[in-house]
Amino acid sequence: MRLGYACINLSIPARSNHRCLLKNASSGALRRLISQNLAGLREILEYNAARNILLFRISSNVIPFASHPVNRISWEDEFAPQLAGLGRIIAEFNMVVSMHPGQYTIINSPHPQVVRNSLAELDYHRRFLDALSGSACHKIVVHVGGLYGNKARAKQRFIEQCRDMDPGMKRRLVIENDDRLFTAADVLELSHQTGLPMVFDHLHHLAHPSGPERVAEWLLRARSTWEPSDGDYKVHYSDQDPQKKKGSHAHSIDIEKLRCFLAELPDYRVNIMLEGKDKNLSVERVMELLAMG
DNA sequence: AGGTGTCAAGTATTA
DNA sequence: TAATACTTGACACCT
Repeated sequence: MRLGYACINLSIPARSNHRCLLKNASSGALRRLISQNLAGLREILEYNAARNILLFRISSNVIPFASHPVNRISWEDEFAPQLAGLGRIIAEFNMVVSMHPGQYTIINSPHPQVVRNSLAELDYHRRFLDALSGSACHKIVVHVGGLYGNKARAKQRFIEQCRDMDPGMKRRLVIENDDRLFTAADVLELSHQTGLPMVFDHLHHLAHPSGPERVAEWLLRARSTWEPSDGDYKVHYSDQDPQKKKGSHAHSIDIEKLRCFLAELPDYRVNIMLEGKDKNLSVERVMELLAMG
């Protein structure tokens, strides 16, 4: 079982998500940011390795404006040594990394330009992960997208986009249930129709449940969508923030609630992304309590 | 040095 | 029809 966190380490000053405003995005500024971000990412992965934290989500900002025409840097060539160095760390410790594009990446949009931009953004994520490792266990996690007043048609557009997708892209994609529009049942159905594995997000499922099935049943179904080449199945886990509205991530992870969740898992060959706001702090505390350190 | 408004992009919801 | 939340930190600019 791997436990991991998203994008930011709160224990060291290193960061891999430095960016700039579009108006300041000169080639020089972008090169400096990329260099700084790759160095920061290396420090974070080394920190993780030293603590046996083998799962990490890489910030989409690691290459700023990567899918925007303002960024004309051939970063795969210019930073090939740094990227290869990151890849060696990942391989040496058998780490799994992932990426999660932002809210503007919507491949089921009825607007062709939105889809084109989204595919360009996905292609950037694919190229970044490909630069680190050829293994298909490093995934890009996406949501289904928007509803546009007709869920059946929205799903159909998602399926069509996946059908037309390059196999090199498709092997990196996984779909996750969200907290408002597409439930675990929706995503499972789309997983069967597209061949994309499913990430089960526990908090989103509680915020927007589907059907009478127990969580254990959804976990079993989600696991069944992962092929051996995809690596261990992945779930997202966090607690509800009691102060805020439904679906908001709590500050940290409650160990007793987590133990209950773990008991629902069909098996422990699993990658669990802990999405608490205190990032690696909760991961380290939980690993200590579960005697995983 | 510290405080605050702003930031590439889309969609759904509300006012 | 227009504003705003989403989720959130980092930057840019101001004092």
